[in-house]
Amino acid sequence: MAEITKSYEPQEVEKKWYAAWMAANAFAGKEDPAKQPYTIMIPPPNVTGVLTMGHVLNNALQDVLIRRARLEGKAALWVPGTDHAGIATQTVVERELRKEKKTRHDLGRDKFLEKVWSWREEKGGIILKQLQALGASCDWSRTQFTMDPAYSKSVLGVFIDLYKKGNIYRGKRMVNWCPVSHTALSDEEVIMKPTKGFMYQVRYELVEQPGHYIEVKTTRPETIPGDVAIAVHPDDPRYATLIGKKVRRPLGPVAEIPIIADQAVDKEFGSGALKITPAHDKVDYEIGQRHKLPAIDVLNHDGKLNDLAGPELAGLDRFAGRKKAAELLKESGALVKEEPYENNVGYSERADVPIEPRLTWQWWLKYPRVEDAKAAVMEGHIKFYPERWSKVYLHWLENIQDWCISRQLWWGHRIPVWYRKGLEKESLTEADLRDPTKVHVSLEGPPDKDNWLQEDDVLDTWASSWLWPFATLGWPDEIAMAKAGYGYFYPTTTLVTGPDIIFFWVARMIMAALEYTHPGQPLSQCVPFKNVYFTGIIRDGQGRKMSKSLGNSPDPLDLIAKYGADGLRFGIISMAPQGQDIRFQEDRIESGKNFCNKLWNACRFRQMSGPMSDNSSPAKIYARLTSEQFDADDHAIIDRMLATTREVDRCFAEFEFSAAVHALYGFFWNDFCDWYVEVSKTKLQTLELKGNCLAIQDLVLRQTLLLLHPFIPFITEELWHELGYAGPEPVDGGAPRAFIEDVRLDHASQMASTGMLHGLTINYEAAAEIQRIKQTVSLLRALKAENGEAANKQVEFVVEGADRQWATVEANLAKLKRMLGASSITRSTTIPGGPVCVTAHGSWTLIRQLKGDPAVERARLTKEIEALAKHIAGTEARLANVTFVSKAPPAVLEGARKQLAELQAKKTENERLLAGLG
RNA sequence: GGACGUUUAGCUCAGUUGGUUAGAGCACCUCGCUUACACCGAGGGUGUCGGGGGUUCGAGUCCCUCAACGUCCA
Repeated sequence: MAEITKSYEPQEVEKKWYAAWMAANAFAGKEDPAKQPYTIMIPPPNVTGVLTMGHVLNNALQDVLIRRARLEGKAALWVPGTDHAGIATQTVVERELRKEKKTRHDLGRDKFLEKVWSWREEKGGIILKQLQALGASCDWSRTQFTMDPAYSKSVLGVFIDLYKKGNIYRGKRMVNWCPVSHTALSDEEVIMKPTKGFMYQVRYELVEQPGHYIEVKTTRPETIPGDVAIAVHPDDPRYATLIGKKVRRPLGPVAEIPIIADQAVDKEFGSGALKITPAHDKVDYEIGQRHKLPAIDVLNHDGKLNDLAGPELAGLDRFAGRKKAAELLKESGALVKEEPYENNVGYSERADVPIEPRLTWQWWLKYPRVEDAKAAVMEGHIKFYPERWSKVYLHWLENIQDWCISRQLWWGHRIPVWYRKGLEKESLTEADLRDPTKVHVSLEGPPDKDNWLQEDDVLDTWASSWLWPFATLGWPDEIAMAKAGYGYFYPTTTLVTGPDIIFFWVARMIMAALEYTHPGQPLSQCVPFKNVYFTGIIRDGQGRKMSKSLGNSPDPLDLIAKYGADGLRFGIISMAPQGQDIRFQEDRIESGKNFCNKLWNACRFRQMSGPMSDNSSPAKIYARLTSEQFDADDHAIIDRMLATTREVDRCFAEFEFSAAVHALYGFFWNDFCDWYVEVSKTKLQTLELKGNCLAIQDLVLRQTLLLLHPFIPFITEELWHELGYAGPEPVDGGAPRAFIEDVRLDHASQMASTGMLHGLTINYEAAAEIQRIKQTVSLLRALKAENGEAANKQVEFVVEGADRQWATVEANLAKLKRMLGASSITRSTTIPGGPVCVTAHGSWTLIRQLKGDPAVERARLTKEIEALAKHIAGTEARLANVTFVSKAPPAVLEGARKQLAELQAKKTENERLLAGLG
């Protein structure tokens, strides 16, 4: 076997293994009755999207879960795919068209859709390829797209079913209108933002009392031509006599409008009088309905004012119109005051412009299974991590509103409704909608299509992705379901997503699943997933959200090129504790890369230390252990290995990925590399100890690679083969016979019992002794450094201590010499003079050519004694406290007493040394 | 206005049910290329645990309150 390179070079390794995994079909989710299923459905990224840091975190974690599941012997399935992302994708393609000075209307619906599809063909795969570079082990043969024929069929089928059940209806209601995308939006797609503008105080002259006015405040004077009334509170004494009278509209076509009384008016706001513009405000619309007032729509769908606004305003954009309206009011003297004002304005999530409340015909969905959806989470059939998000989820369900599912777009699932030609769509009644001679609803459409017109609107994208967990498994086609393993893989195990789409996606998937999967079964069988892990949101170093416009989002592919996919994965996971937003720091990614390099070199050291023996199975490695040769370090490292395994088990059970990574980092770097490998170096020089020592390294490295593999799959796969854990490799250099995921990762308890089976019992006394030896080494290294001796300078130590202490030193002499950089360690009955330090293993003097200054020594010892005295005083005080002694648990009490004794002994020894200095 | 989260070393953050002298990574300083790794090793911390109050033998941890910042919902 060729010696591996001095530093880890990820590029070739990553390319090689991803190709090998794909060639071996290693990611295929295969039904296996002997195994437990573990299923994840990817949150489908936008088909035209590119990989962001958010995707990296999210998908790295899914890959961690899936790879760990494979190692645990489960039948893992990770289904990938993309979302057609209606508005986002249509906007991108329209932007391209605009470069040719064209709009989608120039092309027409069919031609435009062709264009989007070809755009999708061209750019659609990019993000999935990028996920592969990250190492994502999805079953790519199952890649889905929300507009695939089969998927579309299930989306439209659900529409038809819910229509038939009466959950879907058509209605003219106030919606959030995006004047840029020219479509309605759901409430969830509207972002409230504080926005600076002006508050205009406008007076309306009373018709019956010329020269007298009523004043109102508004931020939107351009809508005054749409005013149909002035409303006041019925109990407001200021206006009691005016109710029923009329005012003149101060802008737009001349009109007299009534003063009405309505409970909804806030007496405290402004003058207590409210202008009522039913076409442009939700509250006004409701008041208008109550008073049977007309709605005058002065805006077009693109946000420009129309003829109803009057000749001065018609044709102006709403913002220009606002300015103009203010000027006109000022000229006519109707504007009383204009002052800067900040209020919350709803913005379109996609186009980032203020939305317009607009009265339009739309399709609405009354959500099914709302109560069951609450119960599923409250009763624990679905668990949220962190748990607190369940409160947000439940609160939303408590206040749930009907969902506007129609969009005035072309890219999406066109609503499967046909209207008989000649009918006026806008005047259809509820009864007409249920009359099959007037309105046809089906997948195939009416047989005589020429006599019908299909609905122009498409469905909200989320009204397709809410079926994702089961439509991706072939639902509702029974043959496809059987082929996909629906019965086996569903319900899925874990969903990994961001809390920002709890309403958009998570809650809706739950309701859809409860309505459509495993009807008649208990809730636990119908839920779409059992666990939901919410990642944090990745922010930049200053805590800002990462966004294209700020340019503060690093390109993950650059990071992969620089640090390797494993380094990126390790780094990002290490900085992402459960439930917290993440401040991105590139140095953590670098640290991930460094860790990979450390792992690489530790394995390289193993390779250089001696010939590789048979590592092909744990039994083979255990057979090479000679337990009679075990020293304290051997016991300690195996103890730590089991403890780390146990900790990682716990982290997976509780979805604490960054904690798992930290545990592995600390164990491998500190316990194994900094200590065990270093002490190994003396043993490896002794022929009879070498075999056992290398076998222990092989055992520990094997377990480390297994535990790390889900996080850093490429390098661990490479090293797994390099160190022979995969068994004999093909001689012709062909495809490997086995992968790391073909073996079984035992849990800590299973590992411990396997060890016992092979005659391995951990001596915990010995393992604890190593902790004390480490402390001693630490103290003496510091003594050297303080006295200006370089770490690698070989120095002499003289030890004065009890027989028991010296026995320990003698038993560990070789390793102590190596770890301390000591040319000799000898026992003495006196303190020879010079820098000296009290340890658990006696008082150690550093022998130097030039003796240290006694004054410096005295100062050092005095300081040490003072620190000890302070600590002793504190402990004594606690032990002297009667209530502490009577109430504290015995273990705590005993610990305090033991500690006090040790501190006192140490202090006494230091005092003796001080006295010896004279 | 309501809900949730955060506030611990210069920076970014851990700190599991209350229990020794509160930790890590990075940055910084000193020394060192010692037969894996300089992407490394050894050593180096003086922190009002946001402020105030309370419960307790004992509080970074539990309770109350205030403040700042952030997010979501109205």
